[in-house]
Amino acid sequence: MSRASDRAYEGIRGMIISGELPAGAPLGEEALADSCGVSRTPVREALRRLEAEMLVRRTESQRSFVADWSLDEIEDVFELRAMLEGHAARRAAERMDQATLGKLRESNERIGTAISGQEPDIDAFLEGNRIFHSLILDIASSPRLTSLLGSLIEQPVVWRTAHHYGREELRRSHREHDELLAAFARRDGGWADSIMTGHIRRAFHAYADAHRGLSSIDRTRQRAKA
Amino acid sequence: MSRASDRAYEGIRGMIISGELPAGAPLGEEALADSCGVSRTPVREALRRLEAEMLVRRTESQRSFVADWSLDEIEDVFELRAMLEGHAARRAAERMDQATLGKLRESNERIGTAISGQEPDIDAFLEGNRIFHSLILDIASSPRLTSLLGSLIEQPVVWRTAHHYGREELRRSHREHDELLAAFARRDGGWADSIMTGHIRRAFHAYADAHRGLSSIDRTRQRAKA
DNA sequence: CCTGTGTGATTTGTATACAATAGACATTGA
DNA sequence: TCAATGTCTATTGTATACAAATCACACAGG
Repeated sequence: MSRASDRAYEGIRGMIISGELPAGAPLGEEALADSCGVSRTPVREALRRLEAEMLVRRTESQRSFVADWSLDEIEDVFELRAMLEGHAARRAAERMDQATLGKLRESNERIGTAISGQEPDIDAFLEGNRIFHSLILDIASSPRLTSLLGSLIEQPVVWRTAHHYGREELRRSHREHDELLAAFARRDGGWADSIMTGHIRRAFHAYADAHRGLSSIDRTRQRAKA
Repeated sequence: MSRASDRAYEGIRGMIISGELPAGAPLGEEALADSCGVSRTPVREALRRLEAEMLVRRTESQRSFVADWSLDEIEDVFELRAMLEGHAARRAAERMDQATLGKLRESNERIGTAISGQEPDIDAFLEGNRIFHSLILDIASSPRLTSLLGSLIEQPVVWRTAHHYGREELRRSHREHDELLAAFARRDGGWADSIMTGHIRRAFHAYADAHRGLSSIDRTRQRAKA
């Protein structure tokens, strides 16, 4: 974390995820270097990493831009996530132990608390979700799978729209986690796979619905910036 | 191809795949720069790309080495490939057209020719295989899936041991491709998925068997280099 | 004999200068 | 007016110098 290339990576990534740099924004190396307080060399390295994670795109003439995702591409990502996380859940169920099961239960209880109040705490919900899924990934014990999913999860566009989830979606997500826990407790890999796959696919449709409602706003906003 | 960073990438990658740089060999930036005729800057970029493809590993102190794979890790990779290529085959079947089907048939005929002679032409077999699978990936029309598989296929260790495949494995691979063609012709995604998944899983066991037979030789060879 | 420590050599991280290349824009000619 | 072309600017690619970190090994102390 102390290295300049990490600062550049965190900085640029943060600006993309927060929306400070909107989709399609040009990413000049010099400008980024200034804004991160480092030289171009670590910025270049950060850009390559972000490109590998598909948060950044490069034209054939090597200019970098904030990646801009079509709904088709996003569906594509969710489809793959559904498959891979389903697989992770299957492996996790087969390898489940009491300690991890306890931590998963605890994590989902925190999610329950976060969404039970009058005004749901979305950030706490997202953080709990992150922990829940990463516990599963850990016990699935497949570094390669972890690495593949790493390039698919944490889509900024998804993160941002999670704030538009309704109470219903949040509650349903929490219930699906509970069902997953039941499958884990019984070490039933096939069951866990099915629930997780459905969980992710449902998340896509929740996203798509929210996005369609937002799309006209987004387009206006983008025109205003251009 | 004309850029120095590409020369460095191709050069280092070639040395790893050919075995000139064996698994575990240290990859000093200066030495690589000299051997590729470029400066350290493009070498660094090439190393990061190769690290993302998991052909190169870095210690926590940032020193790079040629990745060395345990059998468990290789099984892990094959398991994921089986799932992802199965998925690709399913999508390909659903989107199949006559032109692609023709190219796939032609490609598998070339594979048949390559292995029908007295002495099978392994390089032609591998090249035909590569084309066959990449045609499927193309028509599957999922850039993200292509990118995920890109980081799993082309394991040097697999490439090298393909030369130890027996006539039986080569013939069986050819037949399985034919069955895949039948599934494609009928646009039966589920069937295509099953065949492809089995095809890859079988390939793993062929590899594992060959590897176990070879392991003592490999270890001797590695000791000789050290 | 083993362990811990310090020093020198090696290696990587970063900044910067310069070269090459792509993009923008204006000028010129039809 | 439109198109082609040349120049000028902005951006990326590469090399290199220097700083920081790490490793290897010798040496002292227990």
